[in-house]
Amino acid sequence: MPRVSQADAKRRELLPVVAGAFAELGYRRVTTAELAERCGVRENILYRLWADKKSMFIAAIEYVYDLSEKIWAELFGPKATGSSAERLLEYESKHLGEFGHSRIIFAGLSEADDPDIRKALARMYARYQKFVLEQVTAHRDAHTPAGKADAAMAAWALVGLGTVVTITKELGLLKERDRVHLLAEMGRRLLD
Amino acid sequence: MPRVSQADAKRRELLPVVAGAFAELGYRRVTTAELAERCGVRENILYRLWADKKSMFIAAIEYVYDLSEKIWAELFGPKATGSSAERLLEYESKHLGEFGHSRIIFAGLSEADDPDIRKALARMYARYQKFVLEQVTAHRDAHTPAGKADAAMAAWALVGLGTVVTITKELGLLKERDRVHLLAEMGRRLLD
DNA sequence: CGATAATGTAAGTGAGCACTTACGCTGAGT
DNA sequence: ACTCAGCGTAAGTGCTCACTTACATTATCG
Repeated sequence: MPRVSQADAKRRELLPVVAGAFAELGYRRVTTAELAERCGVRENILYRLWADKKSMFIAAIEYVYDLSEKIWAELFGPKATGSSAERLLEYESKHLGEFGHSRIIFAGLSEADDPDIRKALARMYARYQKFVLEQVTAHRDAHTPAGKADAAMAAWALVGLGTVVTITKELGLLKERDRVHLLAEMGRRLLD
Repeated sequence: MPRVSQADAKRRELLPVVAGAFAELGYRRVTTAELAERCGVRENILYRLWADKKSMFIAAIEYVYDLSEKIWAELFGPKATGSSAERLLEYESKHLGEFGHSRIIFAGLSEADDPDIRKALARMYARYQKFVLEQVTAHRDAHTPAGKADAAMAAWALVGLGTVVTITKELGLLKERDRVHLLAEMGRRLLD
């Protein structure tokens, strides 16, 4: 048996670059040639790692979400000041959009009639809301308990708040200061 | 002088069809051939009405926003029950996304590094927030007055709420019932 | 009528792009 | 040292798409 495959390692190595390209440019604007160049390999190498461009995009979606979740997980580790939800708000107000999380959603949404992309996108968005929901309920148990349904609604509204803040950033509609303020003030109102 | 140009009339006639295509499919997925077919004309006719595909898209953005605004204007006409903001919430909870308003934003956002498209998009989004803001302040003057800055923040948060509801609809993440509930409940919380 | 510009039809054109093929090199197992 | 799969390079291939060109027809004015 000659040589063992390094495909998995290579995939892990290139995925951040691929995800970066999609988050930056969107699906259609990213060409496979562009991907190959950014990765420093030829196109057919990408095609040995993934079946087609769509698979690369879906892998990127998952990668981006895993990454944000990992970062969040650190935030809610052992050392805690204030409730988790409060820290999430504070963190997001500072770093929103940095990892292309929302950007890749918009890219996907305009391809939303492709069933595979839809599925990947929906899974990611639902996971996002679920994560926020956990923080909301944790926060409320500690402070002001409320209905379960209401917590879920609040979580969705918070996701929406994050989304609009990202859009205003993307389009240059609000200053950094105002964005932070918006997320903090309205976030608190929704949280309680 | 032979024959007077009908170009303006033709533009007005075709714009709804063009906008519909973009709202449905996004920018990249719409081909000029597709546009021509939907409009029942040849491609070069479209090119006599607009300089290029980008101009068609920008015209569509403006058209879609004008349309929603017109519909809203009717809502806030002479006959009034409850505050305008309350009616806006109720209306949006039922008809959200129907006119492709949000869909076209997502399409544009993934093309957001084209400066012309950015500008058109930013103008539209800012107008949207301004409109919501007017409703919020009108509502608050009548009920519970609050700071100006806070009203602006609340307006942005409401825009975000609308956006997340559209996304959940687009991705099939919430049932109709829940979406209406989300918009109504959280909308009210942000409004006051 | 006859000149002229608007309107329409039909057939390109050339560039970009997703994806493929052909082939040479490398290095672990026997 | 020979084999054979993994890995890499280079050059296509065929298709789609934004945009154009050439030319026929029509309507309005003097």
